[in-house]
Amino acid sequence: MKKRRPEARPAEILAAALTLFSERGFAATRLEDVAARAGLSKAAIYLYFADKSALLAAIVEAAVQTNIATVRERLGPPTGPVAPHLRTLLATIATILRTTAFPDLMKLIIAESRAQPEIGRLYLDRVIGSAFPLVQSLIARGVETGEFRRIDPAMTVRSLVAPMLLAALWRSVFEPIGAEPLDIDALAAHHADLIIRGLAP
Amino acid sequence: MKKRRPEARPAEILAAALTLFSERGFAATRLEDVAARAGLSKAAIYLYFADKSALLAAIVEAAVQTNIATVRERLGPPTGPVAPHLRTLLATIATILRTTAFPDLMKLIIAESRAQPEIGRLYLDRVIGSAFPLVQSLIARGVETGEFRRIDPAMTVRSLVAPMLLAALWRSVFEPIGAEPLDIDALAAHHADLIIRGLAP
DNA sequence: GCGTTATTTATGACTGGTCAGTTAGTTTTG
DNA sequence: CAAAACTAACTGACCAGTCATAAATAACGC
Repeated sequence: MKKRRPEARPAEILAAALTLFSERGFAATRLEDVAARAGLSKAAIYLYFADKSALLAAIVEAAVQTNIATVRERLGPPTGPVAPHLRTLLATIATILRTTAFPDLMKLIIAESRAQPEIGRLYLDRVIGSAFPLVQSLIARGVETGEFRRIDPAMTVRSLVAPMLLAALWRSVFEPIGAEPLDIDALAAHHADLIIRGLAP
Repeated sequence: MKKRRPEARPAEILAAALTLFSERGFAATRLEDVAARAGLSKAAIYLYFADKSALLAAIVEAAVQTNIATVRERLGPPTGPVAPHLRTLLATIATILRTTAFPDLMKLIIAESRAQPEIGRLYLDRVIGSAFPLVQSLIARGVETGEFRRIDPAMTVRSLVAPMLLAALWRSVFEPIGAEPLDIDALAAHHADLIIRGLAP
């Protein structure tokens, strides 16, 4: 029954921590509860992680890595017209926001970035520093080929992805306190449409 | 020299609290430090506010009220073509985000909405519940007069304002940990342009 | 004006509860 | 039996909120 699987411990602890941090916030979550949920004692956590912050850092690290990989994979090689790529990008992000705990994680990052600057910097490096340039170069190619008018690609990236940030926070901040749900897929499709038309020469 | 001004106390305490909450987060701020910054003892705060949460609620209440008034005033009566109104809206929000502590406040609301649901609900009621419909009806009028194509006004509000949310969080979350500054006014202008072209029939 | 009392504004010291992180010792596994 | 995995119990620091008491100001009587 009770299989020992010590090498699975870190992942189990991380899963328990993500759930509780999301539900109650980082500061308000007791390590003892994380341990209980993972089927361990609090002291055991310290065999695998240096301290409470390391737990959060590991969660963010894992989630960011996984989801950037998903987006990269779904986007595929950047060939042909740019517009369909932009639609796919938003649709993929929308799916992630709808089906994973990523919105809660974003809320955590926003809330804790001052107290735990490494967490914020990790997101800054991986998401902003790696994904933004990728999209930016896509848009720049659209400008070069004449598919789009001559706009600033850097600003356009922000115009393009911002509603997905709004959607994430809607889900993690406002829905839990009683706001009516937002149709994230519809917003993604609507916004992609709007932007692509706005970019036409 | 030392003028007594007991009726100014609440405002002084609020100002001190906003500064410290913004800098270090709500949970991590000691009421004793708020008191010291306001030139009082901790116990004195309890003469004016019921508890720590009431402090946060009062800050949010005041900031939301002031800034919604600013936007309403700068927008003026909704007459003539809609497009200029949308440009003014984004430009006004951009100015607020650039010149006030509102971005820090938004970060606080996001961080504390689970622990202090009243705070989140206040923002939901006042900003989402009051400002969103206002903009939505503006866009709806544009659709009716034929100035815009037939899109969903509710979704378009979100497409329109989302980059201002991104800008606020850029300022309050990422700039403090070393991200390069974002030109919020430029983003507002760029985005207004993009959306208005995207809305053209 | 001027002393006396009432009221408002303020504080220092304390309490009770919380919880991250540690340690000394126990159980499990190979 | 040795090493690895684990835990109960403890410690030390922190801090929101309270309370008994003091200072400042206002109110009043004369």
